[in-house]
Amino acid sequence: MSSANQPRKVLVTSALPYANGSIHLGHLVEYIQTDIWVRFQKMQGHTVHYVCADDTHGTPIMLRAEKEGITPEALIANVHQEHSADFKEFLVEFDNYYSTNSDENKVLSQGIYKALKANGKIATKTIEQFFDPVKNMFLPDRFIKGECPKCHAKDQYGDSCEVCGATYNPTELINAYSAVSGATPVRKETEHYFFKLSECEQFLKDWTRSEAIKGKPTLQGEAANKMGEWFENGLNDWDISRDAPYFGFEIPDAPGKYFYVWLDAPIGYMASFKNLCDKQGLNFDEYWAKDSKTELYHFIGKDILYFHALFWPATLEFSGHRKPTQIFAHGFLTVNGEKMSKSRGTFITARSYLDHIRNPEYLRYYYAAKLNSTMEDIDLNLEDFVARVNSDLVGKYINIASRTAGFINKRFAGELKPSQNNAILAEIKAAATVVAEAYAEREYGKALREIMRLADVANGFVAEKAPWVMAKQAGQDAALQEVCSDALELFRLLTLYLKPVLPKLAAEIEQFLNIAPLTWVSVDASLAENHAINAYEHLITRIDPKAIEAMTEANKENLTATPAPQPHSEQRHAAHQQNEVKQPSPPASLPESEGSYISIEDFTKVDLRIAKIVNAEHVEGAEKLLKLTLDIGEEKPRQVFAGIKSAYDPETLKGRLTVMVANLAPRKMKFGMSEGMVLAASDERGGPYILSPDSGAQAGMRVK
RNA sequence: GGUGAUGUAGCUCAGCUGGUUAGAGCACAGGAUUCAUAAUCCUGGGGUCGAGGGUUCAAGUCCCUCUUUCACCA
Repeated sequence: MSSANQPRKVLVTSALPYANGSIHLGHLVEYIQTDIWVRFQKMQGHTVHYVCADDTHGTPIMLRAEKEGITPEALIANVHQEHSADFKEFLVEFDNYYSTNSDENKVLSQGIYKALKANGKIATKTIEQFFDPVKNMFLPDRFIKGECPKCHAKDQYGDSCEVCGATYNPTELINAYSAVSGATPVRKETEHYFFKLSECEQFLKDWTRSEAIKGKPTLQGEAANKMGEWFENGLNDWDISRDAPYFGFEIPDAPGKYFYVWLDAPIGYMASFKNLCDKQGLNFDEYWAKDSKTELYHFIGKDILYFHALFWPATLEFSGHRKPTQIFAHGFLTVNGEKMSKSRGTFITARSYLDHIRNPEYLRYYYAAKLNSTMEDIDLNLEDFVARVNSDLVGKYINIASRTAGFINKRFAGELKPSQNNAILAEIKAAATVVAEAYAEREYGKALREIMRLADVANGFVAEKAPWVMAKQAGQDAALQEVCSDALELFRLLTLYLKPVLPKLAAEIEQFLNIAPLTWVSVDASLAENHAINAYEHLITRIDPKAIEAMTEANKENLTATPAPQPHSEQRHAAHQQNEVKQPSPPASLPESEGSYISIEDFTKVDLRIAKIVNAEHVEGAEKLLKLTLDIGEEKPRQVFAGIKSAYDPETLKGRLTVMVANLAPRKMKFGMSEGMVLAASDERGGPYILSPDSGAQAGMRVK
């Protein structure tokens, strides 16, 4: 992987962010990861096109626009502007940033659909779905709420219960209602279009285990394992249509039927590139035809692997297109070791970061230092972030120029006189291969560790030569000039290595060193004798930890003013799932209308008792449950399974008093009968926390 | 519940196909230095590598069980 290789033609994508929210630090992991890779490949001299777009279709966009009283087109135009500005400031340099709501995408989506149909891969099936008779629309699962059929928790979504974790069909909900209008949904038959994924199974089995390039698997090992999981149950056909009203593209020859957003979203990669081709006179087919010799890489979050490693290659294969060369999935971002959270102030938007920290390259550097080629989550530890940036970038790297440039400028009018033979220089030059390989393999952490090790070597070199001593001795001018020139040459190389990560700083340093933009072949060049540099101006400053504090403080939201984010919605990446958007109604808020109150009679129906935990033990084979034996003053203690294993060690529970629902209908569970329920508090901030009565309470006392 | 990952010094992370007394950066302690917007250099303390079994001459590295954290479930 060196500059000597044949120039390649490469098309790279990042997942499409949904046009229904701001870019946040979680999104940026992916865009920064991709951008670094693209910049590196471009520095290698390859032809690289990096395209992306806003993902604009689907029910959530339609409903949000309606709520804001604007057209969906106006909504997505606003968001497009905001997203573009954010990416630009974070130095994410797309060659084209487009929209899935484009003519190109419409033509391509319909064309691909027709090709699939001609290939016999499209079928229709009549399915039954919930329908909102007031809004006159079919409801996606996430827009239906009701009582959980398993645990009877109220106001649960149509696909799963967040109280007991059960998954089910929306048709199983009790007293279902539409989250859009509040009306009672009716079941209604409708004809849907399906992509016959079941027929693609063998193709996908082969493809997911294939090698794109010799020795390089199409999917990461973990990803391929994950895919294997789906094959075990057999693939079902994929429902690709939605009924009007829907914001999207109409299906050809099927009035009132629209493509499901996930069909046209990945085609948006093609559409964005098509748009670029038209602007720059590139050959679209060279990149997308079945026999294309070019390379295609998709960077995605691990959550949307399913769409990119199954639906997408099948769609491409059976519509007569090339498949992706490789798919690179990355993990999620946690902040200070936990999921991003609005209440902790760690749900940080791109804009908020810029307002407080200002320098986007600090984040790029930190992410790069953490990134590797696996799907592991990466953690943004804010304290570590400050320490790392300050120490690595300011203390080690920039310091090399800062401590030597002064001598050159003041004593030698900026003119350099490098040595002929410097062992340190040779070592740092030789590292180019290792660093390049690490970048190419997306092992950025490895690359930066190596670069920082070299920065240490460079600082050691300066310390050993002690130019400040030479400066005070007569007759040492030549030696002084040589040492400082060499140090700046080391600095030039380090800058080159860091350029994919820190492009703006590198440009400023090119200006300072008075050299042409660095590319990978510049490794073999060097600062020539008598070359004059410009005056050194301090290029970067340390992060003030107070700025971090101010940022998290500013991001802490008043939880009563805004709905708390759903546990899983925060990190959802880039493209999205239909059910991602959970904003329509604030969950877990206090009842506001009279109708939501219950009477005292209702409450007294619940028999709450003080219970003594006489025994607690793990349940073999259960991940979440503990088996509790509870004394509530009855002859025989109750056996209750409680989902609190994650928070409690059974030993510490023995002997404690807590509160249980004594008259809950006994329920047969996989592990035995559960004769009641223990109360515990939890939400996205943590839990579960079981309740404890004040001292004096005795087992069996009624709670009322 | 199923599946895929994950758990190494206070913090953030390296440790390739098993092989010398387990590494780095930050933080901490001591020393040096003063060119550099308190940066740099040298030295040092600190880990039963999540727990328990097993395979092996040899395991952080392979196998099993349990446990932690994360993700996905069309």
